[in-house]
Amino acid sequence: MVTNVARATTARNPAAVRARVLAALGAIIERDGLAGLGVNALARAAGCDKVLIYRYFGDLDGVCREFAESRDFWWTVEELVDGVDPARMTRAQALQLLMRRHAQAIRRRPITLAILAHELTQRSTLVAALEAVRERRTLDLLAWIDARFEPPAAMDLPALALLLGAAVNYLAVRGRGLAVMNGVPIRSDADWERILSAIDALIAGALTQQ
Amino acid sequence: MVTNVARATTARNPAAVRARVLAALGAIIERDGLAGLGVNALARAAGCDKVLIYRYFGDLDGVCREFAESRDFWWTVEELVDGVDPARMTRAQALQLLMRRHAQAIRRRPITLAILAHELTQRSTLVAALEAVRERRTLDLLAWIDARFEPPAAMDLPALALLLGAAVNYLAVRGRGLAVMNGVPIRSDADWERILSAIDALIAGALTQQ
DNA sequence: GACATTTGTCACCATGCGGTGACTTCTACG
DNA sequence: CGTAGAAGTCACCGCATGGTGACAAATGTC
Repeated sequence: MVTNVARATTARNPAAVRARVLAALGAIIERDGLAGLGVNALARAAGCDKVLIYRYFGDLDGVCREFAESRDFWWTVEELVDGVDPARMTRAQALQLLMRRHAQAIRRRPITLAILAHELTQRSTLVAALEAVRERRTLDLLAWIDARFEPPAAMDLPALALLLGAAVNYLAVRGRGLAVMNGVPIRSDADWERILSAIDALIAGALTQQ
Repeated sequence: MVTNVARATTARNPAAVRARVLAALGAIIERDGLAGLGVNALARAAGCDKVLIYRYFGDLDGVCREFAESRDFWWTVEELVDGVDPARMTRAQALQLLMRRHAQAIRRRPITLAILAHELTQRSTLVAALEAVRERRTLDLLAWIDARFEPPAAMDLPALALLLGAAVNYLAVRGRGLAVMNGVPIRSDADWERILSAIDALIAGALTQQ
């Protein structure tokens, strides 16, 4: 009975394998998106046999569930409202700052952008996870604002937040693959300064008029 | 030499096969999007053998190219500006009407919505075709406005159009699979009336202030 | 009517996928 | 030690895909 010479000392370490699988999942999503994700590709990227994925996570969905719990796909209310002072800012100023922070927060999360793009096409575990946390945090944020800034403006505030949030999401996702849209550049930070200035003007116009 | 009894009279008609393939492509995109599109599924939906697709169109891409030429994925400037009268409308009123028509035009084109969703994820022949016609028409429209409405406002007009267009695209695509976003319903025509009213307010605020 | 061309059908190939069983090797515990 | 069970490896299955070759039947042309 000969021992297999070619077999390297296989650094037997289940925790490390689990960690490598989760890390590989993030890398694949960041590089290729959620479209072509599969067990074979994941195992290949993690440098382990796919049977280990089934043993440790049960399923590709299990990997995604655990991955979702280990990452923060969305901003928290505290993260966003840090330094927002109702005593020294108007409602419009607060909204402008929050919108800037929202854009910053999602633009620097490539995996979140990939999931945002994917959720327009198909449903999945990661999409559901992102949707849940986003909807909850957004409503929390709106409640935070309502509790601190007194007069409900004439403007339909939820609709305003929806529109601007939708625009920011769309442009952030789109900026990954397209540099110019409607003749306006949308990729670099300088491009975004122009976009955010336009948002500032929109907010100011909407909340001061009437 | 026996004749094949099971062989039905195979209504030999290449033009009809071509037409059925193109129609089936539209049906598949409308139902399942662009993600899982393939030659096998297309041939199955068209009720013909896939070898005919290769013979008549050379390629799946060939089908897409011909499909793109046979449909109008985007509004035309004439379609959008019909009845817009610079003598009797302010710039803000014109923009509000155009925005409404834009939303209406893309919301009633399910294939356009599917391509819009897909272009955030991957590039393809149909995505490129849509991008080309959209970018051209949008710039034409902006030029049309600039030529007819005199004073350039203080507002960054291209950025305004970009933001509102992005928001409408995003919400139109999203409304297919999600009924409520940020607590605001986004699916029915009544829901959209609320959204469009908010857009009206944004445009009015942005163009009348200062 | 004879023949070449086109139309349609069926068979096949290589490849990749998700998923599972069987086996060897290592480690922890008695 | 010795042994049970976990960790890791390899081979395989069924299935679907994109793509092609071979052949039968219908059609147009001389």
